[in-house]
Amino acid sequence: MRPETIENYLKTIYNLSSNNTAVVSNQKIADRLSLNPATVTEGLRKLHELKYIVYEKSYGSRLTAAGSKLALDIIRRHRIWETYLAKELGFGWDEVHAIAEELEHVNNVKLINKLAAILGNPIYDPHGDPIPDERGKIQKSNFIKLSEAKIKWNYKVMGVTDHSTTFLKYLEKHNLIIGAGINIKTIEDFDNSIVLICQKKEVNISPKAADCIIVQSI
Amino acid sequence: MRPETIENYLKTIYNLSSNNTAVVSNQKIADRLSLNPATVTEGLRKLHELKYIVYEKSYGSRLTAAGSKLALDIIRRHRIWETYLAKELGFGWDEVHAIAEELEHVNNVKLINKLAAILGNPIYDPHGDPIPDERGKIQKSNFIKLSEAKIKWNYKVMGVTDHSTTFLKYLEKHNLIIGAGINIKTIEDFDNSIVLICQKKEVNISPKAADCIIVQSI
DNA sequence: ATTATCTTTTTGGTATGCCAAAAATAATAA
DNA sequence: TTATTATTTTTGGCATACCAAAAAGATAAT
Repeated sequence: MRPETIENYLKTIYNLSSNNTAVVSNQKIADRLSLNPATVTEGLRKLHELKYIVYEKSYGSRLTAAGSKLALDIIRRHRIWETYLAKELGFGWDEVHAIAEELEHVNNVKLINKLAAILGNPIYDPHGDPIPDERGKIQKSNFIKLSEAKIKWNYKVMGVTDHSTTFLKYLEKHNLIIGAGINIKTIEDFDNSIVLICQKKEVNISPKAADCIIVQSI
Repeated sequence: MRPETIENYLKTIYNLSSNNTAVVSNQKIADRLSLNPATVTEGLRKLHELKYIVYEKSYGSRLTAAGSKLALDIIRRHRIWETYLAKELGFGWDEVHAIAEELEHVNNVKLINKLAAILGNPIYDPHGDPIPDERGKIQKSNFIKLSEAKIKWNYKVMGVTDHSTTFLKYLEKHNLIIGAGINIKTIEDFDNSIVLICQKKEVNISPKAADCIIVQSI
């Protein structure tokens, strides 16, 4: 298998298994990678042979230690590049993902560590996602989804779980940028939509959007 | 054809045809890309169909206008990255080529132009090779090979035509870095080796090495 | 001019990564 | 439980990028 193919599978499996605990279904992988299910079955069989995943037929896949290590490495590269593009090269929050998607496959430890050093070895990327260190360690955090936030409490926007351009543009429009402080005003009984105060403006967030926004209690 | 494959062929043809004037033989392409001659024949046929080259059987290839444009674009990306790696990220002159070889395939105009802008839109890279601008224009120069230099004259080291690590390390050892001023002391009648003064030290350069060093009269 | 050599092309074959459609296997609902 | 639906797997096929060995074509040497 080509390194790029391996990397795309492992990264996807890691991201879909949330913290590498759950087993991932073939269909979700196929959807995420825009591949035919038949292709995914084949790919997973090969990754199993390469001992990057444990793949049980008609059940699902999970990463082995080796697969996890590789997945965390590619995620590190991706998030370092995103951060570098945004902070050092002036790219917008909504632009960096697509470019990082290509740059992440350039595998040069010295390069990534150099970029990380310039950035001050950050632990979170511009989307609020944690950046694994060189050994694959991830900073554990007490982040929750905005949809789980409590009324009257104060939070800080820490990240998103949907990286689509439309969503990121939507957030920017409402000033919900990373680091922004927010206060939960009300939660509608009717549809669970959230009314919050952000930079002195009242913003109404749908439950669907709130489910994609990561916040931290402050 | 995969974009990367196309790019590697066109870049190689451009580099081997020196200023895009000469016709390039299949064997030279095969050697440069470490490919079987059979593979090259096949590749060139496809590039001809795609109208990137004019390929005449058992004769050779040359780039079309479209091929030239693409070749210059990939060369621009390569040289901008080399310069950025060396000047902004602190990589050594001998390290940048290999990394740029991978980064060059990330095709994002905004990214390359941003890097170029940070570098002050340079016209030459750390190897002394000219960097095409966004439209593919290359700065023409009055550079000559060190092997063609005249006795007693003063020159400035502008680049190299051999990018191997061994050669670059050899140059660094003799302080023959880009921009260094040199004075030709003598040229040995016996073997044409050149004795020059560089940073107050006398250095002896073999004809083979002198043939790979580009200088400009000052 | 004829051999010898080198280069290019053709031929037949491999591995990878993909898909569509059919078959097998779960999962869910009635 | 049985039928329906959804998921997964198998099968057969295609395109790309490669190679080794044989055949054809060009170049050089005697």
